[in-house]
Order: sequence, then structure tokens, then C-alpha cells
Amino acid sequence: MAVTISDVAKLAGVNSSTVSRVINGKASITQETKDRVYAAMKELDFHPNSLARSLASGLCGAIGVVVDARDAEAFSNFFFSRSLFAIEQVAQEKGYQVIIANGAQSKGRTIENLMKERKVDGLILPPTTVNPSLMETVGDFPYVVLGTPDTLRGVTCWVDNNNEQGSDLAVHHLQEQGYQRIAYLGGNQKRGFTIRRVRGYKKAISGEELVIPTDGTTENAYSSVLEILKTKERPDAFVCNDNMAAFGLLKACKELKIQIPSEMGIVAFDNYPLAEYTDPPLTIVDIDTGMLGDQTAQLLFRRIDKRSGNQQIMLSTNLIVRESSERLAK
Amino acid sequence: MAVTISDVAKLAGVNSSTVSRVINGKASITQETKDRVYAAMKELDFHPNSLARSLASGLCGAIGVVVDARDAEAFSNFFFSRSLFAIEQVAQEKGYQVIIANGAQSKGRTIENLMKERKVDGLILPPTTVNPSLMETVGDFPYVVLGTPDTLRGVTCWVDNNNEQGSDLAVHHLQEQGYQRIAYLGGNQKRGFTIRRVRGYKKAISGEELVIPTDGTTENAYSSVLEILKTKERPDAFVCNDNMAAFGLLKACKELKIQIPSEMGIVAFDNYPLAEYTDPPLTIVDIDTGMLGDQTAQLLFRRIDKRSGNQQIMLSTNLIVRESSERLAK
DNA sequence: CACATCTATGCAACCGCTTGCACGCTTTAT
DNA sequence: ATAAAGCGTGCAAGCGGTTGCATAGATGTG
Repeated sequence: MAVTISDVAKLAGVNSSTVSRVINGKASITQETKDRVYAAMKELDFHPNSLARSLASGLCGAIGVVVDARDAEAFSNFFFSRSLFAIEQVAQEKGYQVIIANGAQSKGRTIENLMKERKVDGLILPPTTVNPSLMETVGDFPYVVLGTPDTLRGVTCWVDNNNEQGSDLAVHHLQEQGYQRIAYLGGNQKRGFTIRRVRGYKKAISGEELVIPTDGTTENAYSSVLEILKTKERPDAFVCNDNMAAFGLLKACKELKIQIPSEMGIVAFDNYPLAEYTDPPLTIVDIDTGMLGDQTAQLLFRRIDKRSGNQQIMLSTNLIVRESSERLAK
Repeated sequence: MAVTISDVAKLAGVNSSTVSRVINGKASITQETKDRVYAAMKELDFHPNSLARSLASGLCGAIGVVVDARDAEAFSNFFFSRSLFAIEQVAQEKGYQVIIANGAQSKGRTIENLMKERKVDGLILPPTTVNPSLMETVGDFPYVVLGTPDTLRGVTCWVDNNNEQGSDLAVHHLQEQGYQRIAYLGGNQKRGFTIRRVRGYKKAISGEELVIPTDGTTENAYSSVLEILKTKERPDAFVCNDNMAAFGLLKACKELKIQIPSEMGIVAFDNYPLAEYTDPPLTIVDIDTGMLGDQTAQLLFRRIDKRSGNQQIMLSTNLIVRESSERLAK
């Protein structure tokens, strides 16, 4: 049916093992033989069966990217998809396939199957799913966690952006702009990255601290912040856990006719495509999602290649200053 | 090294073929034998090697989702990632893996390799890559185009939302609200979906038509529309090709102090997460991306199962009415 | 009771490629 | 001249399953 390696061998007048060696650039082969083999491959439009190849060689030629999403929203969160782009790019360069799998509510089954059924040579895991028991089944299988794992027990390898540093950046910037009472808005306080951002905020802040958690929606941020903004001693600046929170805050300020940035400074995490088109444009703690994906994939391949590379990589965040926090003329 | 089917067979005291049949629920096997085999599998923590399985059975157990993205932005476009979620879900139910691959600037190589190297049993293709020569190499390999292909020659199977109908919905709604001079804003006029949306707009419109293309950015929409809004006979409503265009328009209106919705009605395609938090919230032609992905995957599996199912599925869009177009009290 | 039929399982070939080993032929060293 | 080393290639045994065919025992039939 399909063209096989022995068809090529026959046509080229050599043994199939020779064809295999030519394809894989293995042993020393005469240029002349190579030419004949290549010619035969071209003539027959030969494509090696990757399954047979993998079975024989023991390498699957694929990596798995596991997501932990209960709904489309989480899945399409822009953090994930941006990184995915970079991951795919690295994989493509290495000749690897990328398999994505939603591991939500499978209790590690997804991950276990991917590994044990030999579907992938390595895994990129979400920080939410790693737990000691999972890590035990993962063992020394090559993996990298994309984000700082919620539980560190047994986890030795991850790539993340430095959330504490991000908050630090935001707070210092606001302080430089003369804001005094800086609060923190938004985020599920159970999620690791939120905890770290809040920690960074608390460390950086000099005055009184105020943290207002939300459920992640714009609406909730809006209503949570409304009453507080009406008080006399209200904060004069916010670090927002994400763009949703910032949107809720913007809405509340507008309603209460609080001027931004003169009466209120805002910095938010994550550079959403629309963040620069709000009114006023938002100052952002930018996470280089591309670099994040790239580094994660690179590290994974290092581990696949030589079962080493237990390391944690931390990427710095960047401040993009826009109107929402620029009180002082430059 | 790894546990194989014959290890299980040995422990259960049967032949490996029996184990295989138990796993696949094939022939009639005594309940007692089944039990012994299952027990052995459990005891040894046996996971069948999917590569060997695929090689022997001729099915790869994976489908490929090809994207055509030059940058992370396009890749993470929310249309794609939302549909991907649904696709993965369907695949998971069928026990299939999802491979994603960026086919940009590979001239069909990506697609060809996925097929011919037996990496996938079926393909979901982006409308931009299909062209007659590609379709020839695809042949009767199971595929579904997600979106209406730019070239129809040789393409027999796709799933798309009805863009014409979407524009129709938008225009009629605006007319009902009493808007008179309805224009169309945004979109690359070379992209198929834009063309169809514009076509729908032109068909639905009764008065004079006005189409203002953009390069897809908010900025460009803003600047493109600014001058026109200053004219006396300016449009009193816009159908926007996407959220970016709508944002640009909002900004321009704000600057010129044009009241929405009293002096200007706005309807935009695509229900971005932030679309309901603009000021005022945007009326949206909503595309059910989840359903789109679901139907695409379902159709693909129908084709994989029985090499049939040459069909085109068109999904209706939905209007979500919000303030930006609600001039008349209900 | 002999023979046809069915059921449960074993046997072995095969899926298409990789790779350790062997072998014959050159080339180099002694 | 002869042994040692090196090079290019073939042979065949896997990799870990699936599956058509064979077979032995159980069941049914006249």
C-alpha cells in the first residue's frame, strides 16, 4: 500500500538497512550509494512511517503540553496560547510534534497515559496539577512545569516569570510617581501566582497594605472596589492582578468621576491586546509569554536529550508605562 | 524494561494474543480469563505501547490541527484557541490525541508530513492553506476545513459560521433601532470571512453603502474613521468586523463627543471577554466557537470512521444586544 | 454415537523501521 | 608479505503489539 523502506531499497539496489542509515545519517555510506537512495526515495515519494520508526528507535518524537482547563475560557487564556506558539516553534525546529491534552478532572490519568503509553518523550505540565503523588509516577521522566508549582515537594524543574519582582516593579513605579496609598486588587488568593504577586506587593509597600481579592471577573472587581473608593481614605493607586480587575476598577473610577492618573494610579499585570486602548491606556507589568514558552521547551529538550537539567528558570517581567500611572510629566 | 503484553500474558497464564483481545474487547473470551488478564494487567501496571499498537493496527489514534500563524498573536487568536478546546474534548472522548502544528510558510509540507508519515488519522485545516495543489496531495485523506476555504476548488468538507447571516443580523438590528446610514468598518478585504461579512452587509443594507477597510489594528480603525466622523453626512451606525475595529471606533467617538447609542450605533463581530465592559458595552454578533470546534471534530471523526461525510456545515451566529446599539427603550 | 458447529484460545506472521554483528574488501603498519 | 585496522554494506533479530488461521474441547443434531 504505502511505500516502505524496502521498496526504496529494492529500487536503489541496496539493503533496507542501508536506506535506514542514509535517512538517519548514521554510518559511513558512499556518496554514490546515498545518491542512488535519495533518487529512489524521491521517485517513489517515500515518507518513513513515523510509528515504525518510533517503535524501533524507542523515541516518539513528540512532546505533550498538558493544560488544566475546565472551560474554554481557561483553555484559551492568552497566557497559555501565546506560550504554546513558542513551544510549537521550538518543537518544530527539533522535528518534534506537539500534543496538547486537557488534564482537567482526570487526576493525573492524562499525564500517566501520555507517558506510559509512549505517546510523548517529555511533558510540559501546568503548575496546578503537580502534586507529590503525581511526581512519583512521573519519576525521572523528562518534564518541565510551566509556572511555579503550587506544591514544591518532589518538583525539581520549572520555568516561570518572576511574579514577586513584577509586583515590586509596579509598586516602585507607583511610588516614584508619588502615589502614597497603594492597594492590590484581584485574584484568587489560592492560586500560586497570585500569592507570589501579593507577596511581592507586601514586601515592596512601605505604608499600610490593602489586598482586595476577587473571583477573577471584571464585574466582581468593579463591585468589590466600589465601596472602598467612596471612603475618604481611599487608596490612590492599585496594582491589579490582571486585566479584568483593571477593567472593573476603571469602570468604578469612571462612575465615581475619579480622575486617572491624577487622582488614581493603575498598574496591571498582563499585556492584553486591548490594554493599550482603554481610557486611559493601562500601565502594564508585561510577561514575555513567548520567552516563557521558548525557555520551557528548550529546557525540556535538554532534559530529553540527556536526562539532566533539573533547574528552575525565572524570567524577569517588564514594565510598560502608559497613561494610567503617569502622573508626573517627564 | 517496560511491561509488555507478553509479561501480562505470562502472569495470567495465557497467550499474548488473548491479552490483546481482552484489551480490545474483540473475540469471545471467558469471563474467567478476562478476570485473570485484568488482574495481571493491574498487578504489573501494564500500559499498552501505543506506537506498537498503531503500527500493527494501522490507526494512529491522533488527529492534527493545523494553524497558519506567523506570530503569536494570530496563534493565540481567541477564535482558534476556543475551538481547540472543543476539538480536544471530542478527541478525548474518542480516545484520540490532538497534535497541533503550525503550517505557516511550510507550503503544505507540514500537512503532507502529518499525513504521509502516519502521524495522524485526520486533519483539521485552516481555510487559508487549502489550495488545489494541496487538496490533490490530501486526496481522500480525512480532513475538515475549519472555516470556509478561500479557494473552493477541490475542497469538499468544511464547517463555518454563517458570516453573511451575521452581518444581516447586525444590519437588521440597527435598522430596527432606527439607524439610517449604516457603514461597515474593518477587516482585511482579502480574507474570506471578511469578504463574506461585507457581502452580507451589502445585501442587507438598503441605503448607500460604505465600507472602510483597516489593517486589523485598533489604531488603524481609529484613524481611518476619524475624518469620516467629522463630516456632516457621517454614518449613524457601524457594523465592525471585529473588536479591534470597534475599540478604535469607540475611541474616535469619545474624542469627538459623539454619543453612543443616541447618535451612533455599534455592532461588532466576536464576543471578546472584554466586549461587555467597554463604555458602553458592545452589541455583538456572537460566534459559537465551542460549537464550531465540536462540529468540526465530530465531522472529522465521521470521515475517519467511514471515509464519507463530504459535507459543509454552516452554523448560525447570534446577536447579543447591549447598550452600544440600543437606542429604543424596550 | 458419529459428525457438524461453535467457542475459547494458541500459533505465528506481520506492521515498517532500527541496529548489533558479521563479512568482505581496502588501506595501513610491521 | 602478513596481520591489523577501517570502511561500506548485508543479515536478521528485535521493537510490542494485532489478527487470520488452526485447533481442541464443548455443544448440538439426527
